[in-house]
Amino acid sequence: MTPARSRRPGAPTRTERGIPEATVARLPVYLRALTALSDSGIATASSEDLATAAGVNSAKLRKDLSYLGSYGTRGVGYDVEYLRYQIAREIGVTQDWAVVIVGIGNLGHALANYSGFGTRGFRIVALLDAAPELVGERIGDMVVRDFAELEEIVAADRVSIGVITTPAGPAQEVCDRLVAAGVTSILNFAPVVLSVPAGVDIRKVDLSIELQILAYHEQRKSGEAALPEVPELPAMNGVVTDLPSVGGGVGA
Amino acid sequence: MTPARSRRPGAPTRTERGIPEATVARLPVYLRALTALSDSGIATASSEDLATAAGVNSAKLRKDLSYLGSYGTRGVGYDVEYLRYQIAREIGVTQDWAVVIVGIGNLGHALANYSGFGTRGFRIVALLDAAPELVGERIGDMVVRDFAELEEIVAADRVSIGVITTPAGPAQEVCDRLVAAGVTSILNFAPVVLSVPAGVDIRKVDLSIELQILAYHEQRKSGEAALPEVPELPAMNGVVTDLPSVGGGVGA
DNA sequence: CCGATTTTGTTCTCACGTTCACAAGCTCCT
DNA sequence: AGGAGCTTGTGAACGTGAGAACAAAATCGG
Repeated sequence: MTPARSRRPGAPTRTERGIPEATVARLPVYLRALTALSDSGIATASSEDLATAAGVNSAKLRKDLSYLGSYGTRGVGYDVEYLRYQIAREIGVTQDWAVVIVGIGNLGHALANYSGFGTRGFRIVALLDAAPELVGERIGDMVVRDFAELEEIVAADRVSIGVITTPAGPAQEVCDRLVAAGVTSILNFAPVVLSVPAGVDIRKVDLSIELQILAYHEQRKSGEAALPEVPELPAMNGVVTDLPSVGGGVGA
Repeated sequence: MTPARSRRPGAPTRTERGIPEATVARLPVYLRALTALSDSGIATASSEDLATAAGVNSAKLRKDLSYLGSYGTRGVGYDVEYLRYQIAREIGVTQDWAVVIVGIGNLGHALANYSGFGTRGFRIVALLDAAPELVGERIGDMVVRDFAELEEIVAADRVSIGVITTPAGPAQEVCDRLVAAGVTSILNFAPVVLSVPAGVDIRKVDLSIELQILAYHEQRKSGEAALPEVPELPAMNGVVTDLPSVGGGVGA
């Protein structure tokens, strides 16, 4: 066996300007840290300073930044404004991205009022819901529009990012409509696994899952003596029979 | 050079009952998929069925489940109810966890109304805010209480999980108060890096960061021509000879 | 009872991510 | 000018995760 490998074992596969996914996920954190430093009037920061502000260790931060290029100065550190611009450009937030939010329930309301969007390269161009009683409602300086207008809005405003804040039930259908209308990136808050065609990016935010991960670790902490080994095959009746389906709560 | 490695390279180091973090993060997804199957009246499911429902591949699912024990039957599959209980027990959601939410703005409102909590092993015992004009407000069947009552509530209800939905400014102070009061797991929605002592778990949910990650990939997509997508093409290393490296820069 | 069939549990290998450690490079001081 | 002192950028070791592949059980039909 052992087919001849033509590549060296530890090669990081950094083809051209391909930035590792783990690094991409941290760039926005660095961007925020840099903005905070800038607001404090700090003009230069070392990798140690930045790493502390971003909550990572300095070696990781330096390696992450090295994928973008050599923007620091040895013996000195990084120019805060310059690095901030370079990261913003790499992420793509130097331009504005049009966003639609679908599902104006509690969470949709909260996002519509979230001021962090407009100031960071994202512009909410429409709030959509299929419920007639919601259409027309004013939220901030926007008005809820009918979901049927989706295609028209996406085409007119060149929307490429959609946010789904509906309940689980209609989420897949909404997703399909978004994709068909031309949206190629989706942020999903509905507690359901969405399927999308290749070429469409999807990210999921799930409050319930986050809490469950915390619970797992919490259980570990409280009493190592917990987790009694369970017999092979008990009746398995009863116990958690009350969990209703995944539907629930967030949307209209 | 090249000192001989005396240890085997791929040793998984599965000591005791330590479940890999990546697996822990997927268990809640499996739990939800199992609940959905159960609600559909399906009593038995193969790893293939489950994997499809959970949006992962079957090999990964089987490996994940193998960390919990051998709960399947070869040639048959998994008993949905039994496996669901085992996962719920492993995560710790067969018991109830008391949760406090601090910061009753738009997002705090949304979470307070989120029905997904109560039905999944989590019980919101208090909504807290420091603003006098919010204290006393009714949300669902709860009333907003003063943040000053935190310590009393945590002690009385044995609260171990806290959710922070304040703005960035007061988040660290709120966090410190939570930890001092005895909370050992924190879910943070504020756009800031919180520091906590060892022994306290913290998870972060950040809408702005998720959007920025999408924007990065979106920027990549629009730079290339439409990919001639073929179902089986895992390679990402396409030729990307675009983007002039660093343009001008910010003459800071 | 035996073989065919199905599906799990596990092993093996490769890819990805993190951390260490240090040479390269910059500034400042003498 | 030249060395001392920092700090970046990166090569290499190490650890974790993913996926293919297969042997080990379990059922079913004859």
